[in-house]
Amino acid sequence: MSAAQSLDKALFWFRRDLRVADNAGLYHALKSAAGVYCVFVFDRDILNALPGKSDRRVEFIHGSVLELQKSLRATGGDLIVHHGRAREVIPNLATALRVAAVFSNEDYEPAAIERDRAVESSLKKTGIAFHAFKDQALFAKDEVLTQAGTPFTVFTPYKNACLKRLDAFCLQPYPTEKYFSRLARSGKKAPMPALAEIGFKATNLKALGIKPGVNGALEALDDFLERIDRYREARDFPAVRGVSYLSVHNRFGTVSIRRLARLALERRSAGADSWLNELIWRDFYFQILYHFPHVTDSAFKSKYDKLFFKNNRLLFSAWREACTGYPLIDAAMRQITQSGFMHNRLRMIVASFLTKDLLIDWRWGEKYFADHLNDFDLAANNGGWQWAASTGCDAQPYFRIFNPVSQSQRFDAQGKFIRRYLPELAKVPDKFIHAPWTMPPLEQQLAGCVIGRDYPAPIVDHDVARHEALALYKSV
DNA sequence: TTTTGAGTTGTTCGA
DNA sequence: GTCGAACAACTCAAA
Repeated sequence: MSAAQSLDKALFWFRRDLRVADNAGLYHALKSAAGVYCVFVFDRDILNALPGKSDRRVEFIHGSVLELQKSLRATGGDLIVHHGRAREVIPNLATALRVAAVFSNEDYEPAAIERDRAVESSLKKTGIAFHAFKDQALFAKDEVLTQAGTPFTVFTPYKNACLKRLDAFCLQPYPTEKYFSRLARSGKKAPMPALAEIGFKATNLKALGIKPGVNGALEALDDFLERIDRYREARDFPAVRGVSYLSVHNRFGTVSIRRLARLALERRSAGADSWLNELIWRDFYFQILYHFPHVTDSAFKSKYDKLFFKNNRLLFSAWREACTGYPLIDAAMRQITQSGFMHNRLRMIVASFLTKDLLIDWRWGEKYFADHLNDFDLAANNGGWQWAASTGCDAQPYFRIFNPVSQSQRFDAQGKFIRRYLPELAKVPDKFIHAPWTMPPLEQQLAGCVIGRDYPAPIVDHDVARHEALALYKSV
């Protein structure tokens, strides 16, 4: 787009970028048009595909959109909110408002790319342009390539190439506030639909202390900045507040990724560097999904599509329902079910357990996470699962199999996290908390936790399962 | 074109 | 109890 204002009216379409400040697409819209309408669509195509009618993510989005609308109104603008199919709503609205162009931010998921192409071609028929900008990633598409001009498929060289290019200049915020006077109101009074009107019920989101919107993000960020220098040491312990808890805000764009990277770069501490690394992992998987969209349903390394998983449905139910008999696994699975969050260390441990101990297809686990994680992001979730299953780009070697007991001893030594989610193990001595089936019968009675009655016996023997997994992976 | 060094997060075994 | 090697080669990315 030219820097000079050239359009009369434009429409900005919010998607996973639910903020006004430092929003790339909104900035470009404001800069190019005399008046900018804003819209958000509760997209039936997306909502109908969700697993249920009580979904923390919908409530999070709803709260964030409500706040977004308030802040746009405070500047003299407004937010039009629709409930319908975005691929119909957007072209219809753009025509009705007589805008010259629709602006938005890029989304790299295959389904989103397809939707945007459809919207763009509908708009084209009435002579309306469609523009999308990079906003959710630090670098995207072909910005960071190897010297041979190919996409990176190994993290470390990708990270090094990113770090060479990352600086305060490329992370400068887009100053949307300079152009707030160009925000326009459509004149039509269409009230924001309530959660129930879009077909969803309230969840326990509030009780969990998860606050949506830019204000929720700022609060989480302030809290994390007090802890960021200890991130490297604290991040692996699920019982400790060691991680940022910003993933859900990154998912829905209630905070700017450029701002986060800027803060991390300027901090110059080991903790901040280590966290920046995680932000680059997020970019890395966006980039993998964009260049290799086959990963959504196949192994990145095609030979691993030949893995013959056992896919025992009873074992899968036990994993989902937190009845594996391995306390750390079960506590982690209760955490995701009850809160929609799971600590990153635990995501790796339960993924390793599902694929390498239960010999269940990583796609089953990926789908369960997709249905339950508040911060679910296709690229990161798929990348994480393929990493754990050793089927991905830059995957862990297949013989690296997590031992659910030793991981528990290392990262939850006193069983603090375990006891938080498994009250039935409250009185089990620390010595047995990681493998309660090794408790002598008398101890079981004393702890009020009889194995097989109060807590399940392990559904698989890790040592046996490990050898089976090694044999299976070796066969391909 | 060939060579070289390296690759998120681990576990087990045996000396 | 501690420590190093094996696990398995393979492929990526840069020189």
